[in-house]
Amino acid sequence: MLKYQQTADEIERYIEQHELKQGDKLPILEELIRQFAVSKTTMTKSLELLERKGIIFQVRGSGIFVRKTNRTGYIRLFSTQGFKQNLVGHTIESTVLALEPMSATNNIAKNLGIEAGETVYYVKRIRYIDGKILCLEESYYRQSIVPYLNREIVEQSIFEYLETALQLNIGFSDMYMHVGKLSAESARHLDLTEGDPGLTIETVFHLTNGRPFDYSVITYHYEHSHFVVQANGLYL
Amino acid sequence: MLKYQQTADEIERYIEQHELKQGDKLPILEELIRQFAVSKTTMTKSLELLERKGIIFQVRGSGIFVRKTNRTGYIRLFSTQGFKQNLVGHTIESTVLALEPMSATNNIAKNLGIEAGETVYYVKRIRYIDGKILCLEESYYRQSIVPYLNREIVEQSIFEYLETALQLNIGFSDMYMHVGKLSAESARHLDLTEGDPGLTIETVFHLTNGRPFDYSVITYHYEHSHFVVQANGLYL
DNA sequence: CATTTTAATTGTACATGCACAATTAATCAA
DNA sequence: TTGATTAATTGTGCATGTACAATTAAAATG
Repeated sequence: MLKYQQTADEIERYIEQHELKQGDKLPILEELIRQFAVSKTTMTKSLELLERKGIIFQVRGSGIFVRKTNRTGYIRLFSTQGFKQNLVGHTIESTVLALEPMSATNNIAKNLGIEAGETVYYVKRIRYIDGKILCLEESYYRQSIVPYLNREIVEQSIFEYLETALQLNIGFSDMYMHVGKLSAESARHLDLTEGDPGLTIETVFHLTNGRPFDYSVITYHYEHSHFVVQANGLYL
Repeated sequence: MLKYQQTADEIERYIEQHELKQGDKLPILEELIRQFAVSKTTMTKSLELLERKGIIFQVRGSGIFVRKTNRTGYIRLFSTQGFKQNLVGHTIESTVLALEPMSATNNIAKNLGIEAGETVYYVKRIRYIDGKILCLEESYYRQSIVPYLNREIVEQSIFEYLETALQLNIGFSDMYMHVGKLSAESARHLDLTEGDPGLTIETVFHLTNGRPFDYSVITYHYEHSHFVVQANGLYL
């Protein structure tokens, strides 16, 4: 593990152990450098990481402060950490509705930047959070990159399998969001009524080398999904 | 303007001028350093910025590549740039429905981390994108931080006014999203029907020094709002 | 005592340098 | 020609150092 990640984790633990609240001040940069025995570069990178995670904010000339949201029960949409760390205290379960190889349609091919007809793994799941229906997910994995999937893997975390077992390095993703009315089929799976609201997020996942390997379409249950995003630069 | 931001802009222009496409390779780091005549640190920071903006991705041992989304007409939800740069080619207009000082309710106070009863500016607007209704916005600005607002300012970009005229430094924000059914009143403003889907985003904006100054509740028109997010670390 | 000015504090920008990891290209072996 | 090994390429991690900007606290001023 990299030193600056390690250090960031340690600082995070420091915040927990000292029970620091929103707005509380951390030791000054120099002191942190001494305390954690790293160089300025490393400490700066650690702090930058924590800032992107929404855990601290830095004010030049003033200090480094703890940042916390005052709401609980919200799912982090774009966390630097994954689904799991994200949802400590929550139980995620999945029911597999489909798992089979198929030939990529035009739409799938376009999103994955491949030729139509190439083989992809089709995975359809319902995901539950604390026993309640969270979302309906349909994913398409390029078989040339993800050669094998089985029911056991798909019932757990697919991405964990990809990272640990297949040693794939997941890089970045493009997400497209819109809100609409549920189709009869989606509504049935989500235990809702046709025409009810639904948030749909289409995501194209890429490896660190830029190759797209997964196109997924997720429709969230509007009553059970509340999201939080901690943004840093501007926004809308 | 900072050197690394300047350099990032120049590289962005370089990409445009050379008409580089998704996946195209940029000159190698050393070459970029020579070409733009900056140090390695600066160039690295510039590239990191561009990476966070979703404009490039870097692959160790391989090179630096252009990253582009293949969809148009989507609004960037969390861009490092603001609303304006974000929406080049689009026209944003606003109709002001309300603009008045008021006493903070419990909910507003809680979100802004202030005492109930403190004076806030209440702004209610409908915002249009290319002539179509985009969203209904209700914002509450702390008067102690934003002492003055008028109709002219509010019809344009409030944030631009805050940054340029008031010299406020906008830092980070916490956004809470959920999907629901429109109330009769919201539906009326959005020219939709009660019970139609709506994406609601509550945002608490902070200055760089960590002080919250604006709590806003925006409900988007589900037919006219499609969002794109370019994420980097993990996600869900 | 209120206000301005100055000084101390504290994080950020930028430069240089060394070591190293991941990828890719070149070489070699069979 | 294929597959393995080696070497070259290329970005990242980490350390050190100087200068500086924003904030805050202290001192000076009226």
